[in-house]
Amino acid sequence: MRIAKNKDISQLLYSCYPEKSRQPDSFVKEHVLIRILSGNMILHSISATYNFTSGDTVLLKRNQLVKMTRIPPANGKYESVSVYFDQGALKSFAAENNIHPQPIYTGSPVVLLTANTLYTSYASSLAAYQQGETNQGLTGLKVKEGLMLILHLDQAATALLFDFQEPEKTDLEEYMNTHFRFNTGTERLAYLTGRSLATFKRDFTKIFNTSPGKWLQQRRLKEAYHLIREKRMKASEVYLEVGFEDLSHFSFAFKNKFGQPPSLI
DNA sequence: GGACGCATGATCCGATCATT
DNA sequence: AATGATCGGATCATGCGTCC
Repeated sequence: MRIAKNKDISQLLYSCYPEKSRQPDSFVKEHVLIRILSGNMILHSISATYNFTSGDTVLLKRNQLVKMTRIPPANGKYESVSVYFDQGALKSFAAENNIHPQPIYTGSPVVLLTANTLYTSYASSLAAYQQGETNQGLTGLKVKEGLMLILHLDQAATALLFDFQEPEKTDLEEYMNTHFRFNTGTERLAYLTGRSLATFKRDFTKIFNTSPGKWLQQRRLKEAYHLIREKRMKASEVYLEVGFEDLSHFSFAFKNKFGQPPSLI
């Protein structure tokens, strides 16, 4: 059960998962600071897999695809608080504090912030918000406070936070081959590779000689076949891994392509 | 847990037109 | 010529239920 205690496009979010939860692939739309209060979070990003634990404070760069698994502690719940730094808030913060827009950020899109009691008390002040009413002014202040803290304790993150560039036209072949495991729509893929939907499709056909949807399914099934055949994984372990969301559909598609259900490979 | 079938809403495809 | 927007029909993914 996900509990979001904010209206509209919340900037602050309290999350609580009583059971192990493998979220369908999520798209990090805005930079987000996540503080884990209890439990563990396994995060698969394009560059690495992380296992964050209670007390970790993490900064995720926007415009990346990730897979998240939240694991509650024994006899407990997974809990975390998140602060979203949207572009508008960042731009006005930059203007107020005389921070110049940064060049294109090339560092890691996942940053573990330093362990510091200031983050700890900040996080507990956020957690308190799950109880009460939210208020636009207070929320705004909390967002600014978070930014101030990061600038104070993790200066290097400035380059990540204040890079306002939109995705550039990237190498489509490389991008697809590294991102096909993330289940996300073509429109988003187009955006992330710096293209309109129409140009994305055209470029795609030029490179892969097939349509995005067909290619993605074939590529995912191929990967699934590999994992099942070589690593002896089960269908239930594989389908989310390779970008399917539904086991029954995965089995169907698999059998359709290979003639045999996953269990018989 | 795993496989399969089915209904239905979501998404994709490819053609076409508009814009630069 | 390259790019972007839009559309209806086609296809697909998903969420169920059922069975083993």
